Amino acid sequence: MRSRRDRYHHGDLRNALVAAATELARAGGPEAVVLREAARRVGVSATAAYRHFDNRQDLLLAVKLAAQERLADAMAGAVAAGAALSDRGEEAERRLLAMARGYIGFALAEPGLYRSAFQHQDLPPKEPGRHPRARSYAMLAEVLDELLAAGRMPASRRPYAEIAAWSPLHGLCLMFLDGSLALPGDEQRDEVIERVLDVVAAGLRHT
Amino acid sequence: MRSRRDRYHHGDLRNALVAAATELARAGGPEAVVLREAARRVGVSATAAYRHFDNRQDLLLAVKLAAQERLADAMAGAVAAGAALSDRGEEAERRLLAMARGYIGFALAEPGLYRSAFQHQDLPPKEPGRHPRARSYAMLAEVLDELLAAGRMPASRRPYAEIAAWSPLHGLCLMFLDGSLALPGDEQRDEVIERVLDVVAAGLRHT
DNA sequence: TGTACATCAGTGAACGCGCGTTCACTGATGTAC
DNA sequence: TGTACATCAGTGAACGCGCGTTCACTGATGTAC
Repeated sequence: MRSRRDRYHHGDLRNALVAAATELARAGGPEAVVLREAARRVGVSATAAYRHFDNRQDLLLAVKLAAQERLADAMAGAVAAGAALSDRGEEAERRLLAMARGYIGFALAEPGLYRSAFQHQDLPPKEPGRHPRARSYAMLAEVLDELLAAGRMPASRRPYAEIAAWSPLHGLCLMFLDGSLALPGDEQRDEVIERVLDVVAAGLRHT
Repeated sequence: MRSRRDRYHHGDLRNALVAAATELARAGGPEAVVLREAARRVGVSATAAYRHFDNRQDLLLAVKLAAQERLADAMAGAVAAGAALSDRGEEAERRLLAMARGYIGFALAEPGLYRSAFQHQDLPPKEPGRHPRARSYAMLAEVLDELLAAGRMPASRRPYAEIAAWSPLHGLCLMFLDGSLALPGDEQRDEVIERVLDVVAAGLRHT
């Protein structure tokens, strides 16, 4: 591994650049992703990056996707951290809440990555396989299907329920991050989170 | 008015710069706000801007506040556009929905301004009077109080209900704008909006 | 197994860019007397 | 009513900045024969 790095041909430069750029995003958000700096950190000339990315925007897209992966990991991790419940409906609700908490926790713990994951892109997505949030979206869809199957959600609520359930979390996190919500103290913040989750859960349950 | 502009002393340069910068934001989002360009458009040297703003960030803050004002206008306009209902509870619900639709409509019609209104700011807000979203927040608070008073919302839902009601709209709009939601066609988009509003309304109503 | 050569993946110097910001300045304004 | 002068609100030239990106190039690799 060490010997590979020392060689003229890096061997895994694309991934190394994405990792370095992602670290920049982690520290300072998407604006902080500087192609030259990423190359510098990998110990490679800036030009070398152009072997693997069309331009800075393209690198930023890779960072976006990496950040989305980490977000999905946080959600999956939160689900896995709790014990499964025997009742099907209760288990579905537990998982939904765990995902939500994992999501919010990630946003608050890694604001730079979170903002990068939802960073505005002018370009239309070219490759369908790269579609944003595919994994976390699928996780959410599955749990909503379970909720429906267990009779904890009316069928009329199912269409676009992913988006209805997701939007409040996303909006809340961004309001925390952009300073729109000036909340002093953690316990007040936690209380807000609880209120928002309550409303979402009730909204999905009732018609 | 014309004569004032021609004079060496502009007379209202601060507002003129904010207007020009806001137009830039309207066209291209907050990133497109360029201090020199705003000065150029007003017909003044770039240096003159420093009489009225500490730096670019300060100008951007003014744009943010201006965008928030326009958003509040859109919400108020949507409320005023409909006829008041005689029943107190129904009227409160009508207003809540009108505000929500005004909000979403603004975000979709003016994405550049909308993004500017919620643009990430590193600086802590210095002047309390400048606090973000004060006006629209107050509008929302009033209508939620009405809902509670009319018995359309349980008291347990009232705390932080502004945030719970707002977050879904905010999240939804940003997902539309950042391309996370690839929705072909307007009618599909409208359907998503309806689903989200349904869930919010049900969530506020039930416990 | 050895060699020729196309291809791949890097280098390093250079450029233009347009920005934000500073500087020393000057023209206009309004107030004191 | 007129003048002196402090203050306010502009000017225009200049700078540094660090970036993204291009260019002509060279060293390493792997495949054909």
